[in-house]
Amino acid sequence: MIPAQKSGGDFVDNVRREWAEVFPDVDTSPIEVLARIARIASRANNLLEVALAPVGVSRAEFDVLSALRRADRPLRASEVTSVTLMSGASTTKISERLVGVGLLQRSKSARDARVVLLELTDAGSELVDRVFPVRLGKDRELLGGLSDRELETLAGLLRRVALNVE
Amino acid sequence: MIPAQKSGGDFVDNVRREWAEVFPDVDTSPIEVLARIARIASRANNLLEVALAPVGVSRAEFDVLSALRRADRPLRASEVTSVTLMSGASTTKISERLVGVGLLQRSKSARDARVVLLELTDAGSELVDRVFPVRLGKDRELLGGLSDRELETLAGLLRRVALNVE
DNA sequence: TACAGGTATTTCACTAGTAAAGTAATTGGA
DNA sequence: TCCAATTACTTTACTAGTGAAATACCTGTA
Repeated sequence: MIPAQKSGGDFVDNVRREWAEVFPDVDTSPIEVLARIARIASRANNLLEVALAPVGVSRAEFDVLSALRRADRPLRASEVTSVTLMSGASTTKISERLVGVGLLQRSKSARDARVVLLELTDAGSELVDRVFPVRLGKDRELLGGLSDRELETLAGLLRRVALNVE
Repeated sequence: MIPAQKSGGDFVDNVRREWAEVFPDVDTSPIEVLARIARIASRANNLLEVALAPVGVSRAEFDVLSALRRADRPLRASEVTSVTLMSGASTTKISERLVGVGLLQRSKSARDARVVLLELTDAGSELVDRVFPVRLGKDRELLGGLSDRELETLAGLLRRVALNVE
């Protein structure tokens, strides 16, 4: 049986408490930040996947569509790869499916025949326009309870960590 | 609303700037937090996987070993499943491999023959004791540049978001 | 005691994602 | 002008992780 959770604490508080008993001399404070980030990211991904299921696209596919929508111009396959942080192989596979369901068009660049250009169809563009606000709404729910001031602080600190990892 | 930075910005600042041009009226500030969390989590996972490669265990396997080490007692397979946030199927598969490489022991509960108890071997315990501090060190690097005060603030805000998603 | 219904884990069949090899096109010297 | 090296993408072969079905066991009720 898992020891009862101390009230007001989250999963990570339990983890740290357990480590503190096993290794009293080790400072486990980085876990306080990074384990929570891992946990929140994983849960947010789940929720997004669930929200997208009825729309008929996966999270990864939606990422590709979003990248193209906000770029507002055709992107090279390699540009999509770099903004989505996926492998090139994934970009190929995903865009194949999106072409198949009519959300995406592929074409060869005229300048350089090695280059594949990806571009939303009208249906793809409309899908993002419809779903993006929904996604933002869900995101807002996850952040519920934090004031604007707190969100700004949080975003600023995360930016600095993000710059560290990039 | 959080202003996007012109210079010194991270990936997410670019994303928000692009969205602002396509949808000037939509408040995309939640992205500021959640996209960074996704990005940092993904990168931290990568780095951990790389750090663990020479040790011979995957990130998921190390999570299982860590859960057992800090619990400091045998855990049911289902307990491991719940603290690692993996599926039961994964717990089975991972513990099979860990038994194979001598880091883990499996046994049937005497009280309830349906229950499988997982317990570290001495080698498993030693592996965690050796690798855990290394992992913490890497985590600390990711958080480099933030003061103790800032880390505390960050952790506190993340705790509140974490409580929201659990 | 018998057994219906519940619980814990494993097995199975499948999907997502990847690294590395393969293909095709371009480029920068000699 | 060649053509070796490089670049952009695709294909292949593989792994990790999963949901759902299957298996084995337990428990409460009559």
